[in-house]
Order: sequence, then structure tokens, then C-alpha cells
Amino acid sequence: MLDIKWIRENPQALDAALAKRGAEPQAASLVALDEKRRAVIARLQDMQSRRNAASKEIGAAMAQKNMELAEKLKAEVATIKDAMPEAEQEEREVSAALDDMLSRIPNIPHDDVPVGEDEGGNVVARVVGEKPRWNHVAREHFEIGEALGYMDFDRAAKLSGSRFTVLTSQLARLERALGQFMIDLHTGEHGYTEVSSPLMVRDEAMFGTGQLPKFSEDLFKTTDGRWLIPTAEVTLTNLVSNEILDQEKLPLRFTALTPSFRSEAGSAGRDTRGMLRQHQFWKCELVSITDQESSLEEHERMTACAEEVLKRLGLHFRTMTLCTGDMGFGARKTYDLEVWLPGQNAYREISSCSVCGDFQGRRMNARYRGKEDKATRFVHTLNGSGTAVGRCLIAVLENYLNEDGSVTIPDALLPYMGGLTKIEKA
RNA sequence: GGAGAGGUGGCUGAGUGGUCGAAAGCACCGCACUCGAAAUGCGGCAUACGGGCAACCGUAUCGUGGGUUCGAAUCCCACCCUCUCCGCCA
Repeated sequence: MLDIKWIRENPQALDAALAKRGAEPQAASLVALDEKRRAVIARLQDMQSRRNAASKEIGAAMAQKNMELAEKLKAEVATIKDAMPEAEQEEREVSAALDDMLSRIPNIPHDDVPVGEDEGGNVVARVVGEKPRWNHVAREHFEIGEALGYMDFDRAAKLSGSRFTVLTSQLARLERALGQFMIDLHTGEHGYTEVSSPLMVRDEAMFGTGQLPKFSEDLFKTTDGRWLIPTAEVTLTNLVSNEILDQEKLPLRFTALTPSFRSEAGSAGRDTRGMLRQHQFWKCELVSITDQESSLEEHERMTACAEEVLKRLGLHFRTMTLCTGDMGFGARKTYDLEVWLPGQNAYREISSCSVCGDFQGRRMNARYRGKEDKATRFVHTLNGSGTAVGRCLIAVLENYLNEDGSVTIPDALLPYMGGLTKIEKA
């Protein structure tokens, strides 16, 4: 959520930012609504002030047994009160309208974010590693997994419908190994605190990170009114909602290995084969809570932590700076890690690291108290996948495929595979 | 699922229909004492919004929303949330 005061003072900056995201200008209507709100508040407060003053006089008059004066004042208050409900009603309506509008406006892109309409405008920040060179034919992950006999989409459909996968035996273990490896790396070497948190949350949490009110159709809702998290960003970030932290204790760095649930409404027909785009997938998430001075620096650090996962796995990838048109709702700047998939002959997103400034902090009322001036400010938040486990499994299968159809286990995962060095058909 | 208790400032915690934005303590800040620190003493210390160049003034906020009243943290109603006990249960 943006600060209405900032919008009031920088209306042209808001519209320019919205234009970069391909959205319609909104500053004029917001400012008009804000002016209307402030006018009605001033009017209401004037009435309240007169009412309060008269009420005090009534008390004083009654104490002096001056009932005549008291009655006269009561009549005056009654007149004032007649006019108040209308102003109160208007104030509520205008404030609600303004809040609703504000809650649906995306974050302002950072200055150095490239301007572009869609993913075609993303810019390569760096390329790490190289494409594998083989003599044999590359295959897509589902061909590899099904041929090995450990990846079963038919049975998954029988259980749950489309966009689900059943992994068995060595591939189930590989998935678990990947998750373990990632969370061990981030907790053991990158300074993140491991968190085990709920997978179902209230409206407030979804509002705090920005999934609500605008993107409810992307989410699964439970029969008792809760939501399944589409990412552990929701729980890790909202850990600090409605709190005031000490600046000395920042940054807070959290990581969690959790399932993520996404309805994938609107992506019908895309990536329907295989396990690239699922309703449910494991992801190792990274979240940082920082002060306003260090969030950009933390963004580089977090991205490096995510990149380290792919480096250790020996996977070739490129890091993209997302352009304004391709960034998510709450982000000021985002790096996507795109891993090379030989079977698809393409780079595919495997991680997304975003810095949100105080956008989420304001939504969830999460603040910190300054070291120097003791003032409270909204925290800055960052989130990144470190990384998506399912997609990482795909990458390992496609990049470590041997000519005979077996898949070599990357060295980094050996400690987690119970002595297995190669995945082979049973 | 059944029964009960409770939601007050950064924290703990008092609170009578009016002078309560709210006692007290803790934490924090300033000053004094001290070589310095601790201890002690004195003072300060909520947030948001509106107005003003400013000093400052006004309004709201005691879970949320209504109601009663000239006036509500206090009385009434509804809702939300938390906790405890019983039952069931991985």
C-alpha cells in the first residue's frame, strides 16, 4: 500500500509509475477522494468540537444547579447532533472508498528497473554456467520421469485432477533431498532462521502481503474461510505484522520449506504437461525484514543466496532484472532466476526475488523503532524463492540425464540420497 | 462440539457515566548528583488524522461496529479475536 500523503505530494510520479506498469492513471481520482475525505473530516471535527465544549458546560451548569442553563445547552447539542450522522456516514464511505482504492494500487517500481510491457522487456543481469554439451538427445522431464517409472501423472489425475504429480521411490527421495539441501544451505551458511508455520491463514495475512483484495481468484479458500498459502512469503512476512521491532534486531531473515498452493486460474493451457505448473508444489522461501536503509543491499544478498543453490547443483542459469510490466503487485524491483532446461530448450523461472520497500509493512502495520531518533517507521520486506523445489527437480532431471535414461545425482545432493548416486529404472 | 474467562499505551496493569488519553510500575529519553557507572532524585515520553510558517490548537482512538446519554474505556446489543476447562482427535 502506498502512502496517501506521498501521492498527494507526488501525483505525477504515481501516474508515471502506473504508466510504466501499463496501468491507467489514478492520481487525480485519489487526490480528489482524499480532498473530499479531509473536507468532511474537518466539518465533522468542527461539530464534534462544539458538541464536546457544550457537554462540558452542561456538566458545569448541573454542578452549579443551574438547570435552566443546562437545558438550554442540551437543546443546542441536540441541534448539532442532528447534523452529525450524515457527516459521519459520508466520512465512513469516503474513507472506505479511498482505502479500497489504495489497497489495489501496485507498488512504485524502483528507478533502475527497466521499463517494458511484458517479459520481453526483462534484462539479463548475468549468466552463470554453461549449457550441458552431450551427444545424446535432450528430453523433457516428464519423459525422463515416466520412463524411469517414478513419475506418474495418470494416478495423480485419478487422485486430484490435472496439475498434480505423484512421485515415487527415487524421485520422491530426490524431491525431499532438494528441499533438505536448500534449507540446510540457507540456515547453515546464509544466516536464515528456519520457520515451520501454518499453511492456512486468515484474510489479514493475505492482505498484508498483497494477495488480497485483488488476487483472490489465484488462491484456494477453505470451507471455514481460511486461505491456503500460495507461498510461504505470506506466513514468513506476516510474522512481524502489527509489531514494533528494534532497529538493532534487523534484519530478520526467515526461511521455510513448505508446500505452496495456487489455483492457476488464468493459466489454462499453459505448461499443461508435466510438473512445471502445479496446483501444489514444494518451495524453499526466503524472507528478510529490514530497515529502510538496507533493503536494496539485502535484495542483492538474497538473490545471491538463491543463486548459490543453483551454483552448488551445477545448474546453468541466468538472472533477469524484471521490467516494470512483468513485476508483481508488491514489488519495487525483482530478479528472476531462470534455469536452463535442455528438454525444453529454454530458460524457465525457478526463483523470483523481490524487494517491496515499505509496501507490505504499511499494509500489515509492521514497524521498527529507530536506533537514533526513536521514531517508528514501516519495515521494508523482501521475499525470494530459494528455490522452487519442483522446478529444481525438473532441472536436475533434464540437465543430469545420461544417454541410457538414468540421471546422475549432483554432488551437492549425495549426502541426502542415502548412498544412491544415480537414479535408474527399477 | 460443550462450558467459562478475557481483549486498556512499547510492555505489565488499575479504572468511578463527566475534570480520563487514561493511575501505577517497567522500558526509553533528558537533567542533576558522580572521576565515570550503578543507585537515587527531578522532568519528559502513545498513535493517527485535520489546521497552522511555527509555538501550538482541534478531533479520534481503551478489540470492531452499532445503540442508550447532553456526555461512554465505563451501560446495552451484535460481531471478531485470544485464553482456560471438558469432549473428540494426529
